[in-house]
Amino acid sequence: MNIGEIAKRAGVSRSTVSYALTGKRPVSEETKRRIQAVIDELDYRPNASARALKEGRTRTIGLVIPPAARRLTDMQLGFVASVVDAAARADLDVLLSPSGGEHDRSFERVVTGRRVDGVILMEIRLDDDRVARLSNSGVPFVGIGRTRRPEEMSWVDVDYETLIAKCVHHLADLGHRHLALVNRNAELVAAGYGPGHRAEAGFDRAVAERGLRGVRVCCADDAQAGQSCLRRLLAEHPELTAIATINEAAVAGLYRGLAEAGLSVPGDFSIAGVAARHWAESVHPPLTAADVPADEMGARAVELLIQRIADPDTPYRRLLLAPPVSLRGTTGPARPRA
Amino acid sequence: MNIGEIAKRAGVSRSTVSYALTGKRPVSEETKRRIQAVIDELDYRPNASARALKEGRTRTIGLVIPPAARRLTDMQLGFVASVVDAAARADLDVLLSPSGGEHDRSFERVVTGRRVDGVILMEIRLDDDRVARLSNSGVPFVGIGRTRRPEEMSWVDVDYETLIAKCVHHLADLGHRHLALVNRNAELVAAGYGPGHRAEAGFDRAVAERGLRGVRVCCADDAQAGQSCLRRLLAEHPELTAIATINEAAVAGLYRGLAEAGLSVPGDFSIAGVAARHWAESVHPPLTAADVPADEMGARAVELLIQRIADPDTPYRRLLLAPPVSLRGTTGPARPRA
DNA sequence: TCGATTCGTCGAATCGGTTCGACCGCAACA
DNA sequence: TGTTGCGGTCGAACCGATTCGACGAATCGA
Repeated sequence: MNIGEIAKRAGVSRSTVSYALTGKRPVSEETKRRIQAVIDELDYRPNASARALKEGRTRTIGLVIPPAARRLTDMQLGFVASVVDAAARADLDVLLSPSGGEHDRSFERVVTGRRVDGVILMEIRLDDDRVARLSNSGVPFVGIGRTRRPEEMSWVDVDYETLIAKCVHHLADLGHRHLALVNRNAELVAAGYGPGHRAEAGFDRAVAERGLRGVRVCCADDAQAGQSCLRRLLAEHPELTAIATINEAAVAGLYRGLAEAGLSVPGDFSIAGVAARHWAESVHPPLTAADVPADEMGARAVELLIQRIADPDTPYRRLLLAPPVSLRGTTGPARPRA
Repeated sequence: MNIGEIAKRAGVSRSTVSYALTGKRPVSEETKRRIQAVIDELDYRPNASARALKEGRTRTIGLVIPPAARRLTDMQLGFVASVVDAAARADLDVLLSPSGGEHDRSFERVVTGRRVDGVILMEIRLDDDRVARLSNSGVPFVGIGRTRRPEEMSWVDVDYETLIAKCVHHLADLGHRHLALVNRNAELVAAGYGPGHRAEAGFDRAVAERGLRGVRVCCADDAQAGQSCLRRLLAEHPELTAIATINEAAVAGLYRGLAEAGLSVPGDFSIAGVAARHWAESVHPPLTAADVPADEMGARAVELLIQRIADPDTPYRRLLLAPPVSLRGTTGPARPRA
């Protein structure tokens, strides 16, 4: 059942059916009624590929997520959910591409061949081939995250550098002198994952400004790794009294490790982090953290993308978020250990 | 840059370019070389819409997930990840549709208009309009979950009824006489969510068989709800000594509530559940649970779907999983309370 | 040496929509 | 009364691929 069949049964031409459907030219009420009757009877829906071919757009956006093997963090899940949601509200479909490197077939498929009108790119590295690939293939795109050259694209990002610095200052204000930064997993950071590097920069800067002693470690993104990471930290740095972290997934393990060591939070030890707001609230104990509005960020990214699709020549737009640190009780005055 | 442009520059006809690309007819080495050179130079990729239009298939599958507003459970995240992963391996793209009811625009868009070659449907209710919608629109589909009439479609599902019964028997073997079932959120169950109802059935059956006292409650899918749910249970049923649950997201709250009440696990109170394997292992303490291989299930669903797409007339295939209960230390001998 | 195959290529039809130009009839207007 | 404009409709071109039938040249077997 194609448009020709509908036209035949309604006794009109194919173009008239098309105009009746799109409303791009006037069609008499009577004719519309007849056409609609046939459409309802046959449960006709225009073929999306044919329409996309002629119109030159697919009403679909691509969402490039981390490879499926890696578990999404809660924050990333928030991004995905809000992107999907915002896209649905704008009557756009979302095509998923789980991809890390550039030579990923899925990425190539989605980006090339006009499969999508635009792309949202997650988990961007400081130097990310995919950005160049998108740039010179001319596909409109928006990053959730940014590269080393943030002026060359549109993006929405969290200001990890500032936020981790804020956490450090907050802890310093409470009297902590020996802090650790618990980063995301080592491979990711080694690959040039932006938030990882920016968090380190912010940590180093704040530690230097306040004349503190700071140690930085990477930690796999799960609770067990968090627990063993904490064990190691306590063993190797007995003077530590606080942790700043961007690794949501490890926090439960950090808590566990502290409990195991007989240290109470925040009595004996403090933790502050950067995390998705609703997650920081729901974990136990609720984490003192810079609350990233993950749910809004995806929607913002979709907005920016829609704009770029509509007019690819507008200047790039950027949105750098640095939400305040919400005190939830995992940080307190320093109490020397050992 | 379309196939005509390539043909012109390579000095051949459009059909020859097509044959060179698809290999469906022989093309001389020399010609192939020339064509490839032009393609590389212009970075040409065939237009996916045009190909889809002509071929009658899109090389894309639809994945219908719960509405974005609702947070995915860990198990569901496992389904999604493995579907996406398996699809990528089969060179299929995944189009996401966050939808609950039938009259969802996103669902309609994805299902109709030949946007996808097939659909994987998640979070199926016992009576689910979407199944009928898919059936009589002729789109091949596979459920992760099943309706009241499981013989009318292909699916992969977890045998919640049997598994919860196993949990109850396990607890009964340990001497527990008063048990509670902690179900998923009430709206979902009220809407006819299959696992919720099947878990109740299995619970009732096993409780009856063993002559136990059982109480069933629904609980929102988050830790806080789990905690308050547990408070209520302890208050209203002081004789309770064990819980069986299918609500992963509430478990952390159950743990918290027990700790709050001064009850140790498994010394004073036992918990057993049905949960994604890797989650049950990573939570603390690791949960004694029937280990659902979420990561495999998505891949299986994709396999079944690919088969149905290739040959829509094959008989339906079903896969009902009832993994054994792994003992991880949250269940122990009953010790009477109060 | 002739007919049958096979190889390599081309032109044209096709998939199912959208859109442009043209046309007819009728009302409004000068 | 002739002109203009607009509502409503049609036919044809077009988007960019795939695929079928045909055809010339080379190869092969009889």
